[in-house]
Amino acid sequence: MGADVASKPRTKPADQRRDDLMNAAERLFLDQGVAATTIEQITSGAGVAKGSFYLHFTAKEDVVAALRLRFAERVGGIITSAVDRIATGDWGDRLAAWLTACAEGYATFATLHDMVFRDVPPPTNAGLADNPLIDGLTQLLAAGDAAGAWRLEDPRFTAIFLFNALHGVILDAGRYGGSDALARRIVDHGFRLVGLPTG
Amino acid sequence: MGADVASKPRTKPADQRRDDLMNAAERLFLDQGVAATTIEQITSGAGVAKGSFYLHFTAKEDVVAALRLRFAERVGGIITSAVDRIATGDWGDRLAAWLTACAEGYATFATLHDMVFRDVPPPTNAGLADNPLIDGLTQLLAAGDAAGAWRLEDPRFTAIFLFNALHGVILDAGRYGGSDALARRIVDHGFRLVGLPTG
Amino acid sequence: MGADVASKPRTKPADQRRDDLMNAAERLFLDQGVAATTIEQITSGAGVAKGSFYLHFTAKEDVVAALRLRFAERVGGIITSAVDRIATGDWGDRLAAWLTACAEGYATFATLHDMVFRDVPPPTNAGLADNPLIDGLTQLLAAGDAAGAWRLEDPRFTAIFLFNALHGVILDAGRYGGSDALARRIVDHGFRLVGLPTG
Amino acid sequence: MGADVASKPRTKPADQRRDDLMNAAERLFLDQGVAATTIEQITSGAGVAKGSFYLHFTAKEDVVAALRLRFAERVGGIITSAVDRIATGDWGDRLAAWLTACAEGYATFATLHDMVFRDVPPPTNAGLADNPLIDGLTQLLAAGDAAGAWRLEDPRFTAIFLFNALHGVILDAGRYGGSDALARRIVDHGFRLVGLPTG
DNA sequence: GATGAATGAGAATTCATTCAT
DNA sequence: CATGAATGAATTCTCATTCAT
Repeated sequence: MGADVASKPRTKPADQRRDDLMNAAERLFLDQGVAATTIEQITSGAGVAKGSFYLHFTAKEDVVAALRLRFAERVGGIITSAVDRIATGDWGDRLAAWLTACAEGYATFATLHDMVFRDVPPPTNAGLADNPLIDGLTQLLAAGDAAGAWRLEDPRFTAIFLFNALHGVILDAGRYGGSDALARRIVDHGFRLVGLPTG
Repeated sequence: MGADVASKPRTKPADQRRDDLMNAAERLFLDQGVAATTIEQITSGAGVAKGSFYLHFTAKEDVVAALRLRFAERVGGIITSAVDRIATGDWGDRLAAWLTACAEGYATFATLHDMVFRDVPPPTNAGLADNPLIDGLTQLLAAGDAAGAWRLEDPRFTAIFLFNALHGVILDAGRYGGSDALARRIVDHGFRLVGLPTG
Repeated sequence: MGADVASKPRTKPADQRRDDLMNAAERLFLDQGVAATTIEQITSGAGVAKGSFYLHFTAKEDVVAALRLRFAERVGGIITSAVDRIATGDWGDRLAAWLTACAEGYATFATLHDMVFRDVPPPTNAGLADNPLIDGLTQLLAAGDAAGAWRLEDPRFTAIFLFNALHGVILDAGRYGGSDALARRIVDHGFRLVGLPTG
Repeated sequence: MGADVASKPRTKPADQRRDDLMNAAERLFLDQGVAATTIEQITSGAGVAKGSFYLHFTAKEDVVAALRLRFAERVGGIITSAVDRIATGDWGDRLAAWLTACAEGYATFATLHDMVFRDVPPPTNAGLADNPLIDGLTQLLAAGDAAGAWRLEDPRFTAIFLFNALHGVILDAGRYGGSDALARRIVDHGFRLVGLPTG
């Protein structure tokens, strides 16, 4: 029929539909775990028909992967902009900024991260080591090492070490006052690790 | 009838059957993940009939829990005996022993641990914080603090931090020469964290 | 595409699918009993896939309940329209009409009734007393009593008595010539019970 | 070992074991229905091992049949002795005695009866017509008819009619004061049916 | 006789995926 | 693009029955 006036469009832009689905999936994964979430729950959570799922993803795994990517981009963005705000030479401040921003980003997305990075079937044994965030931290540590701000035998080892520690304490958070207190402790432990004087 | 030596008994002691099932499950979980493993695979792996599974476990979850427990007992045993070998006052040595033994224990069981501690449905958000091993490490750190061997604001926080770091680098291992090198690095980072002089 | 007359639609109206399933279930229940009938038999009898069963019912019990309801509606309809055809004052005729129509309705559906009303698990001990048909009969008997057509101490007792008697002889039918003869005997016994002169 | 003194005998007389099993089965059937009762529940209820069930019965059906028989014997006995107490010529009293005794017997065993007579798989469509009790009632009615105490076109029809009515109101009992009141009503309706003057 | 571990066929139910409309 | 009825493979779990001890 004509210009069907007051009805919201059946056909949303594909990107938005995809986002709706990812958001619904994210929420459900957090509540019930990946395995326990059905496609139908995702589609009905996104307000679309079951079949429409397959217009945007090929399988559940596919959403998980998309969520993983989106997560890394979000937290990565937060970290990058935080670190870039610090003058290039201030290695301690840069490290502190990295850790604080990462803690912040994780505080928001940590459980999701945990979910989509580990809950997926044949878990790639790599734990939390294959991770763009770790690459960033490794670079920072290596650069600081090169600049003489600290001395590390193997920056990547320390990055993995530190990142996993960070991840663990964040998941355990809640017990600690505010996220400020948490960030302070993380920075403190990070500084000890690289041998900077703590506050 | 006679001694009938060569016929394996249909009826094994319950404990042994249970172990057979757990071993089969462990192997399969490692290969395929928990979710992808079926009861039938477990029973046929253990050489028993499908129904026999339910004589020993109520559901797949149940095996996972049993595996978790067994893992904690095994690694816990290794750590305890290693630490107990050190004279009481040598806090640095005790910490080093703890970390080394834990790394060793994990090197043996790490992937399994990862599997059974995380792959299970509604993961309780607690990450690697609710863990008898962490309790042990917390006690050690607190005792060393009380004895003046180091000074820690919150031994539990440091324990979680350190434990997760350890766990992460172990999962990433392989990249590092021997497990000796790995253990040395872990001890080194652990000492930095508590403020002991590193080698 | 064209009119495509000869291709039966994959997608039938839900009501019709439900009916197909109920009909298949009814037939199978009659042949084998409720317990011995599997969902798969029902679906293949209805020409649908196993999973489709659960699109319309939640479990076998559910079909039984639906069948029960359908039965009551069918027989109830037959009785009501038969009784309503009789002038209000003719109590004997009304009772005769009720009994005859009920016998007729039962003759058609009796075994099914027996099946779905009793074969179901924890049978609520109530036997054939909790039954909309009995309620109708009770009302008729009470109304006739009030009008002085007969005198009954407790119309509900008599209704249960009469209904169960009716049910029993109908299930035993076959031995008696036509259903006419059966109906005549039932009416005769019914009249004796309420004290009306018999044929 | 020796004459193991204080332990109750492992080996009971077969009859008693059989009875134990039947009693346990009866109780469970009443509580949960025949289908929902497992062999294991029966054996553990009887205090014997699962395998021992098959020393006394060949299958669940077998217990049901045994229970059926036992029921008929018990109620039949009650009825026979009650009726035999009445002088041969008192047809009304004999009928009253039959109905009263049957009501009594049923009051004790009715639900069980309902269970074991109907809950069994391929239900023999015959409802409550193939039943030794009905045979007895038929004989009584026929004898009274022959003796001129009442006039019945088809004593068996009336027997089935009356028996089912009886069965139905007994299952519905509870609503009626004592079993005396129930028996009185049943006798009253029975007398009306055969044309005897009621109290 | 008695036991109870072991069996394995069988049933119910779920859910990812397809496809005609 | 969107829909959702239909599919059917796959999985879990139950339980009657057997049999070596």
